[in-house]
Amino acid sequence: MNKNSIKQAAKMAGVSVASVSRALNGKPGISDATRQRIIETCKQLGYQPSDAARRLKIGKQSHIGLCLGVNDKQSSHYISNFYDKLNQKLIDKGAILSLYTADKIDSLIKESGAAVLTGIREGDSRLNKLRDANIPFVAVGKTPSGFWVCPDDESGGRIAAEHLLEKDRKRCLVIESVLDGKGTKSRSIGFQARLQEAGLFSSNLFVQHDLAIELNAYRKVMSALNNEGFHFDAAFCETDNIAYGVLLACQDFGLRVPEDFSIVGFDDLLEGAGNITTIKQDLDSITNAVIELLSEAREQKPERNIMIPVNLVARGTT
Amino acid sequence: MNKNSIKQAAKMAGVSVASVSRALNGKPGISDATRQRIIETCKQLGYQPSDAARRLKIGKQSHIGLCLGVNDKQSSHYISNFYDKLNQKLIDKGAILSLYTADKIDSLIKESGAAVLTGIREGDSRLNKLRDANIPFVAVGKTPSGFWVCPDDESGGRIAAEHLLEKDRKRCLVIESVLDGKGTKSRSIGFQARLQEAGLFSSNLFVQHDLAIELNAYRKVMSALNNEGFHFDAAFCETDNIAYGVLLACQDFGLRVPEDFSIVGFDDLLEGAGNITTIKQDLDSITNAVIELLSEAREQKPERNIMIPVNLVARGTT
DNA sequence: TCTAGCAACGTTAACGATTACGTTATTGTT
DNA sequence: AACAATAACGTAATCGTTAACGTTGCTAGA
Repeated sequence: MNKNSIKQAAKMAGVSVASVSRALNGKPGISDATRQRIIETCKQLGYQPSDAARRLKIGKQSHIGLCLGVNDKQSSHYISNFYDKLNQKLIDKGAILSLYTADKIDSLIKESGAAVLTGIREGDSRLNKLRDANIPFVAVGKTPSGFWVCPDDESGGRIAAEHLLEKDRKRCLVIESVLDGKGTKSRSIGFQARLQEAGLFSSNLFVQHDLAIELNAYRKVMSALNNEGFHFDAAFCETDNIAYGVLLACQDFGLRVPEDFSIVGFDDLLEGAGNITTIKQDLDSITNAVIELLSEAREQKPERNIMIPVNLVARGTT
Repeated sequence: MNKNSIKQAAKMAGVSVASVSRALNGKPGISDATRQRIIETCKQLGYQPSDAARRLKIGKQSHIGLCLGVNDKQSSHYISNFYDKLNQKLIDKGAILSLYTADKIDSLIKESGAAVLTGIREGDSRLNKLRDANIPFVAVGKTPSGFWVCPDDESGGRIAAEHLLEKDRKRCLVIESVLDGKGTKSRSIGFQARLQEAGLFSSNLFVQHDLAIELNAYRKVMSALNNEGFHFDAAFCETDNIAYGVLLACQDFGLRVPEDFSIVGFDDLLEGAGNITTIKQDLDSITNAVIELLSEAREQKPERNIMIPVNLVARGTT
């Protein structure tokens, strides 16, 4: 018998294991006096219940692994917000979320009963590994088969374009981040498709997505502004982080936003910073959908996928 | 009996539960033929073993919660690297790490058997909550009592100063991030203490640590450079992120680094970016120390703490 | 006074895996 | 042919909880 089992605690307090359980979990059926006494002896003993045993008994599924794509950084706002939201909702359901980078997929498989993937790429080896290991999972982003949920990036791009057209903008800069997944790329695709329909054309600017994408965007735009030939009146940015850098560059340069120049971002997760017009990805809907599909995947239900609509949040930069 | 129990799988395959366990875990004592057959039926059934039960039987401690301080963002390089390292080492030990923000401390207490805290502040309510709940924990950063490990920030600052003195720098800029914990503050304190001993004085610059600290640092330094009175020949930055912004500002301004201007960062976790001289915090040592103290805390051993030495990594910016 | 009702406990059967220990059947050795 | 050795399985105890179900003693109402 383990030193730190409930039995030890019970023996020490001179009660039964059931009473210890009742006392510790705040359940009825025990007097306040003994409850206090039990809690006290447990502290003294340094006893801490085994959550493995508890989980086993309770019957709750426990570990869910969140596996990031190779280009997803835990340090991105998007990922950390996503993790947070998902974690909170899973905790409420009695599960626990753990984070793994793409190269740790084998650890995830050993440790988890289900998985959520981000940053799917073509021929992503993680998919087959999970299938071989028979672990149910849902992907965030489109996959050829299996369960997935995906924000409607392309529509988001079109919505942004529509908005800028309404504002009568004629010459748009599209600022893309390289090294990102396909998801953000299709934002630009949607944007430019809509522009083209309107007979307008646009120009692309690429910023490196290593560390400090905001800074990269700032410098890129600043140097463009300093260029003689600058003649744009709006920018569509693939993420809010980029938009933030662009906004500051404009301000520092002396361009009036939104009078002279409009900026639209994407994601809506830079709270309170810059008051930027953006296309909102509702993380609540996304995480809810993920959780819903996750349980369907567990129950071997037929494969399904959910497209999450996005919407415009007009603010101070347009 | 749960639909997805090992019993079901055993019945389906026409073998005993022991055989299923052997087959799935690659243990000897079973023929290759039946092993394959069992694995096949398990897949078909969609059976996945309960890790709670496994953990209970194996006797491994399971959940450890990493609780970030109110000012720690998961999105910081430091935190994400720290999480990653710690997670990997704990996985090797059969434990699982989960992430919680400071306000989710109650969830952590419910779910975890032990905790690691970052971003401790004076009168941090998390400490008492954990003590009340009788959950062993170790803090990263000094606390009045209990187990803690802390990088020697102040010495790091002194080392940086020493290094710049050797390079014959006379007028140093100290770039601090506001809203950060005490830890980084003591870096500057150490740095300036050493400068003062050498009879030199320094000037402080403060950058907001919201989103995009690199960009903030860049703009702050750029505007300082554009100022007539700029007469500094070195900068000590509280983090590498700041140093990165400073470096780019210098480069964009046309200042030669390190000929005209030296830059020292802190942390050493911006791999490959900028080739910046820095004070290295050895995350390996830190995480090892955390894990060591964690098990001591579990075993109710006497409280102890570990100071982690830091060291200079001279690179291209000095 | 008797007993129904309830509070305050104790007993014990699960939860789903692992593994030590039996039990067979098969092979090889003499 | 007899027997030991081994491979291939099954049986059942066990991990530390929880909770359904007993048991006890006491109070209150008739």
